[in-house]
Amino acid sequence: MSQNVYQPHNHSHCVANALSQAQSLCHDKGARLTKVRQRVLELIWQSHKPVGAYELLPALANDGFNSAPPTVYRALDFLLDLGLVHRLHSLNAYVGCNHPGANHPVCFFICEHCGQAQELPNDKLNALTRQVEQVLGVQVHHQLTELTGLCPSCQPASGETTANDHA
Amino acid sequence: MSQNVYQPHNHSHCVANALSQAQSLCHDKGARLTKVRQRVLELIWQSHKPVGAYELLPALANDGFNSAPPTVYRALDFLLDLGLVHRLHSLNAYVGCNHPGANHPVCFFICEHCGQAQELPNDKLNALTRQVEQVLGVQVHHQLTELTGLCPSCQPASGETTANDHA
DNA sequence: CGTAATATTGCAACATTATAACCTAAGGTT
DNA sequence: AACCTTAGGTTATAATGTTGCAATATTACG
Ligand SMILES: [Zn+2]
Ligand SMILES: [Zn+2]
Ligand SMILES: [Zn+2]
Ligand SMILES: [Zn+2]
Repeated sequence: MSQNVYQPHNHSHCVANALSQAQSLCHDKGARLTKVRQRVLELIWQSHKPVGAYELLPALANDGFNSAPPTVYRALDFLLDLGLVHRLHSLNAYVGCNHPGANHPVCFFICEHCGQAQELPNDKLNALTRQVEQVLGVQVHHQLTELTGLCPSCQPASGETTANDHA
Repeated sequence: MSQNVYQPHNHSHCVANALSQAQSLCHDKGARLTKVRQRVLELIWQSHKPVGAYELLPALANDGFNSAPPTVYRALDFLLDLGLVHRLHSLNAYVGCNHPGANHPVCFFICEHCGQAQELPNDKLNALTRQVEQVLGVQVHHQLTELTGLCPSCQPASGETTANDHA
């Protein structure tokens, strides 16, 4: 469940799993996973690198869909509402959620070299939120945590091997 | 030191303190706090509500400065580099830092009703970062944490008094 | 089925936020 | 003064996101 996108893995499983979860979630909530919406979700899941809204337009046009900004933004809003994707504010980009359904607090790590983003369930995050609520006497409704740095594969290696060569 | 912007306070102290710290910091680093830069800093510190770059332009024009986007963005870049202001990504807006100088990790709480933002030193934040580094084997270089919700004054009151009436 | 209500999409224009490029002005150094 | 470096003025443009309305598809209901 707690996968690590920086390690070699069968990414087609990620995609298949995401689509499957999206379909059942939409069915449960009576939401319609239309062709445009499903295609946008697929495009976002092509990698773990967050993708900008305008990057999706050419691909949609190529698939015969309309390719004006509102098309993709509406699809993104739909997917965001259902928690199927997240928006990374530090990048203005969108990435698939690997455990959709819950309106869960989100913590992302983003590699500043390869660009891949990993979502983490993090118990420290809830501790942080509770602390802020206590110290300030506030009610926290939403939260946004994005950490940036170098993933294992992109750190200057102690040895000389390139970490992904044998993948 | 650990002030709370949601409580009544003498805000002119905030402004005076910010300007004083900015001047000494610039002196120490050999940076020039020019008139435009200082004015932008003052404008940002007019309240604890983060301000958008384009909101600053009319005020600058009113003061006889040039008021084209590059002017304000250059000033903001300068202030950001020195750590005198922070950028809130969830708002695309800028707010003064109450303890500039260090390249410190930042945690903000933003009231979604009154818009005021409070910067918090938070020990849980470092714990979170260390945990992420350990779990993923990554190196964290930057971090971004923004919590949104209701501040004490903006929460639906149990009583009926408006919290700021007597301020 | 036929029709009305609702949800989705196509389309055009526009709004907001940020940057690039190029030149001039100001401040510091010798 | 001559020179160099930094800062600011100006114009244009890029990148990201929204609004409004008409057209179409889907669902709900008699
Ligand atoms: Zn994958
Ligand atoms: Zn990487
Ligand atoms: Zn204040
Ligand atoms: Zn408030």
